[in-house]
Amino acid sequence: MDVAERKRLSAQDWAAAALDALAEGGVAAVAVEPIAARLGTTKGSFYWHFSGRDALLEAALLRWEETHTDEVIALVEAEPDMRRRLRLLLTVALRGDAGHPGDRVELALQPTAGHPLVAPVLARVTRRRLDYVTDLFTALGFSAEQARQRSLLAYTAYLGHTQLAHATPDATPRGAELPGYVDAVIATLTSV
Amino acid sequence: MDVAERKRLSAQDWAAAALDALAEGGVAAVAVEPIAARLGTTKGSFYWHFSGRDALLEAALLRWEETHTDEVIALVEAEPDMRRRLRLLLTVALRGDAGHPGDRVELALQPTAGHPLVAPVLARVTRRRLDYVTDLFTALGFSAEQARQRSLLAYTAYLGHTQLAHATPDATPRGAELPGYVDAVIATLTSV
DNA sequence: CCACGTCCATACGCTACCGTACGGCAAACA
DNA sequence: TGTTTGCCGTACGGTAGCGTATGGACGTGG
Repeated sequence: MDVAERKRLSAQDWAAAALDALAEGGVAAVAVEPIAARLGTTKGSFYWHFSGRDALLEAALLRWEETHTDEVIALVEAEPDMRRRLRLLLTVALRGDAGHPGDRVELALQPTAGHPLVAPVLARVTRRRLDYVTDLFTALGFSAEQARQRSLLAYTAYLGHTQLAHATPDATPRGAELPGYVDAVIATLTSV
Repeated sequence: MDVAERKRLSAQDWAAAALDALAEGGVAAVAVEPIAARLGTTKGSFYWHFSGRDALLEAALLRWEETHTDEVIALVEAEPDMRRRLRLLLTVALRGDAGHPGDRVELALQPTAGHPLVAPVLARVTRRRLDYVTDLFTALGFSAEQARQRSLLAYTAYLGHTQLAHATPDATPRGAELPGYVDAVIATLTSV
């Protein structure tokens, strides 16, 4: 891509490239030499900025945790009406992998969810998202248990939708079909 | 495990071991030498039964496709009442990773969903399951569009649930909580 | 202008895995 | 019992990635 770029690199550049690789090929793709090749540099640069491969993976994971969840929540918080906020959230969430490539990260982390570096990050992100959606259902007037159950259903549906959109895109509604599906999901999730 | 077993191996044995490895460590874990070590044999055996690593991966994938989807569908078909059949299906599906270790395979395939050997299998399995659940909702009296939307919601929720149960088990209802959650999900998914 | 610190390139050894070549053992068969 | 065939062990070369060592380029302050 940026072959013309011949300037020096920072640890941030490496972390960003690592996150890209993570999203595309999973934890195994966070490999020093291939990323170095893609950055147009060599391992010599990497081992100056990082202690080793694990440090790079950790940096990529933290970068993902900081950016993706907070970004979406902040975007949705701009909508004051709760019903419309839920609709906005689901629209963004179910838009599929087109929205942010970071959705793929979630999937890429699954096979190595038990990894000592991956597990805590995944747990924190999950807890944060799930709590947020639960609060949203509570604000819509549902009881604590109802809110918990429905938010769990909503969040698992989001996770599965991302998975499905990635694996077999034909099976998921896209483009013009999406608003209708979002409406149907909202109607089902908020039905008394 | 079966260190005492010193008999000869078949291609089936290799495929089964490969499927185990696939479920645990993803496509990358379908490696000849580690599996050989776990089987208490060597590569010499493997390259007699298979042409190469891709053939082993393919065999494992076909084994997964043949057994897992059909098994569950056959189990559920034994229940004649449609509502109870849905309940049985969801109970089996949401039971988490404890039920069949094959649930993990789904997740393990995600990072490499685009792999030429993985993609077609994944597409067939998805199509088959989704069609089955759609038929189920149709039999419950929903319109074609409603059945499609609700089955999609149900199936994505299943996928996400498996994902969640694997990544952060604390976030999903287990054991005594499960029946209540299944009831709530059914109530939501079948609400008019 | 020179010296020093920052950043990177190159070369090296190490490990894991793939695939091949080939020799050996053991059961089936004559 | 001898031989053939099916199955496996072992040894080898090749590749990819990790981590280290070391020298060089380049800017910056003295």
